[in-house]
Amino acid sequence: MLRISKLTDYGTVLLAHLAANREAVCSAADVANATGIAVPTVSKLLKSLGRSGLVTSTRGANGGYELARGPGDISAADIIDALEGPVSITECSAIDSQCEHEGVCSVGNAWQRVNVAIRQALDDVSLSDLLQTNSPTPRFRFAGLPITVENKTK
Amino acid sequence: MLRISKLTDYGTVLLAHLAANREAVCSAADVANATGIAVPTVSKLLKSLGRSGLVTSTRGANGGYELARGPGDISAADIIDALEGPVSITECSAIDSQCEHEGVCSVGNAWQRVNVAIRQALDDVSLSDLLQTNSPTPRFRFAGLPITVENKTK
DNA sequence: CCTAAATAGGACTAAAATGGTCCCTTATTG
DNA sequence: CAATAAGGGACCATTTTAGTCCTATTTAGG
Repeated sequence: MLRISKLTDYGTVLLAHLAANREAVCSAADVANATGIAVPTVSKLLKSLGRSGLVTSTRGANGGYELARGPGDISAADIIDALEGPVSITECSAIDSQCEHEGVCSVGNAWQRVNVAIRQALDDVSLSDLLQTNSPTPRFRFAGLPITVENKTK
Repeated sequence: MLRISKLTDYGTVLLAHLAANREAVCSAADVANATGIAVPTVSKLLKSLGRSGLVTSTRGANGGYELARGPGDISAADIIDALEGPVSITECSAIDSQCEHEGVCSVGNAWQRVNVAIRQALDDVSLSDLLQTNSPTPRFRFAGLPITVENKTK
């Protein structure tokens, strides 16, 4: 619930690998090998990250990917923006949408406040933060964004 | 991206209606009529909200739904919890999951910090907050939780 | 120059989540 | 006992998500 997608999750892992190997240029195959994620998936993700400017790429033999800027300058918000895009915004909050329930809807834009707060939380966590807290809790290995881990039966 | 589902959105509208009519017991049909949302959908949502304890119900003729507690005591987090449940948490962050990438994953649990921050943001907004800010920006009628309205081409 | 190694871009498919409807049961009122 | 409502699911259509694959382009190096 209110979670990031699996691909975004993977994306973070890829970026983490690049961050840990800033000296070298890593090919998609390298990264796939190091992270255990399938090559086509890694490739697809790195392409997206490239388009969004989080990584730079060099084509041709010996080519590969590098972090475009320091891990401290890449926020969780950047990653989510890059991989999930502004695709499916609820109709009503999109700029030109005319909501069919207009006349009767009594919920205003206080959600916007929530948005800002969440946005800030995401801006405040950088890729370096994500790297530092490595192995304290062995079970929680992979990134995930459950709003709450468990609090309801179903 | 990082949005709440349409149904959760609707749920908020339903709760808003109940909050605005606390004197009366509202049937699902009433609420549907007032909000413009289809009856079966309203019914389904109110049932869920009932199971989660956000509304109380009375069966039989003249029955219906009421807010279980004051609008100030129902937070955005409550609503999301009620309607989206803890269903699809990323494997790695679920309690018993053993992540297949364990050995190589270098992303720790810093996401947890993000979670807490988001959680707080959601706890801080109550249903009454959602009600108060009614019609300042006529376009943004319906609730929605876009993390950012627009910031990327695709 | 020619070949191999890489990325770029996008088409395509399978699986899962979401949104929405409907039906049958149970409870309550008058 | 008839009408009104909620309770609990089953069910289906559509959309999203995850993942694979194919073809084109770019570059290094012998």
